Amino acid sequence: MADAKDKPDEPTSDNAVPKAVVSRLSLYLRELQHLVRDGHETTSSTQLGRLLGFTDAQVRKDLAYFGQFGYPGIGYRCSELIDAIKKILGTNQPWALAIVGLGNLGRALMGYRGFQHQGFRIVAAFDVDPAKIGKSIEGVPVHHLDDCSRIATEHHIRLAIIAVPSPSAQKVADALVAAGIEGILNFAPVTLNLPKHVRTIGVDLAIELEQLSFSVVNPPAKG
Amino acid sequence: MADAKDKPDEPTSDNAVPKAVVSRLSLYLRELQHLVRDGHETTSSTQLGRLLGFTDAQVRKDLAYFGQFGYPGIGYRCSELIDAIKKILGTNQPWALAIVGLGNLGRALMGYRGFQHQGFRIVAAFDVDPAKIGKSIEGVPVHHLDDCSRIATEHHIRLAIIAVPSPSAQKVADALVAAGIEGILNFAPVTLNLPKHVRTIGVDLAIELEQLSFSVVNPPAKG
DNA sequence: TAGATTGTTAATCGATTAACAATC
DNA sequence: TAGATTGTTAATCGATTAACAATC
Repeated sequence: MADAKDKPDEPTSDNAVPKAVVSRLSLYLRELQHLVRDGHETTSSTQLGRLLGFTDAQVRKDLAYFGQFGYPGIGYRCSELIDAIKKILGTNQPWALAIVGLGNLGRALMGYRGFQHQGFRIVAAFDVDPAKIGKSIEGVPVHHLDDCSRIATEHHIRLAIIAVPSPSAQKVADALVAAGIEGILNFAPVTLNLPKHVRTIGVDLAIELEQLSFSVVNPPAKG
Repeated sequence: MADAKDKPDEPTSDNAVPKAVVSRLSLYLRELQHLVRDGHETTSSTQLGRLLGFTDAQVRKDLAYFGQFGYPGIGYRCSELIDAIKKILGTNQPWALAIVGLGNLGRALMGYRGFQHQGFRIVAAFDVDPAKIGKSIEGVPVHHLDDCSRIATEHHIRLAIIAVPSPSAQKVADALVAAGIEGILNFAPVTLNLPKHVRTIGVDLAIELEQLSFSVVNPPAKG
């Protein structure tokens, strides 16, 4: 492996970062934002780990994948680390989002403040219901799905949320891919079939409850 | 079927099943339900794996944690495996659920059909807004959070969903714990501090988008 | 029988933790 | 200086994959 000395800031080429590490990065970011809000200037791997139930070693190891952000003897400056993690996650710049499907869940997501707060802005909504098209929801215009290619281009939309019923999800995904969308957050409880260059994350709310059910019925041996 | 030699049907004592295995179990269940819907009587580890992007070995290994469900040379009978997985997950019996927080997201979750379909029924809703208390949403009565102990006992509610703003989430969790709730699905973007005997799963919607952002900005080396 | 597929063991691979020199 | 804490290496632990005898 080539870049022995050079710590790569951005894991280019074959520098595979485990998915688990990236998901913890988001949790670190969230805690750091809370720490700043509570007036903390600095923190440490021990403190971050304790807040999240991880070991201090894991916190340091996770961050080490991306560079050196701390000060030996001191710890991490919260706001510095926040900026660094945002840069890694790609949320240092705002993202324009589309959402497809304006049922109960879709409309709730359009009003969700947490997206805006982390740099995600829904700028276009799509549906196929004539009663909804042309209207505005939460200040966002509703278009027919057929127009998604044009609108996505116009607004430089790269990410989309699917919140349609399962039977339509694959068709919608195909349309989004054709529109050049690069990442899909899918709330329909189906596995989407997508070209390799399109990223997807599925959120199945019933599955989350199933996992909770299991952990209640099968509590860990100790605890 | 009898649990062959001593294959534990339920991993009691220190028989720790990896969390990753359990989450794949839910995915197997979902695909199996689709296969049955599409008229398939049987399936195989190869087919299930292909549908989900896993190896066949992994599918068999995952199931082997819980017993023997297949037939050499044949595969798995879909409906049999569905029943087995439901039993493992604890969703062979219906669960009564409470939800706290009736903002946009909370109300959307109350109307979410996928819960019912997997055996989860929201039977009580809680809020602190006097304008909502006493009303009914989606046929479910809305109570003041202060009454959650009584209602939870009356309806044998063991699981709850938190869909309140972040600043209230910990207080709400404390109330639910006091009410004897055993598992919490938390949509507030905060880490809850809970006694060890209470299970929790956090769903942070902004974090899901952050993960998507990362994977779009840092696509895997090959793909 | 030949072909298919399981359950399981052994081998590989990857991720977490412990330990510690370097640093402030 | 003594105390705190990092980044990193080595050791441990756990999870995935490959291989194959057993089975239908």
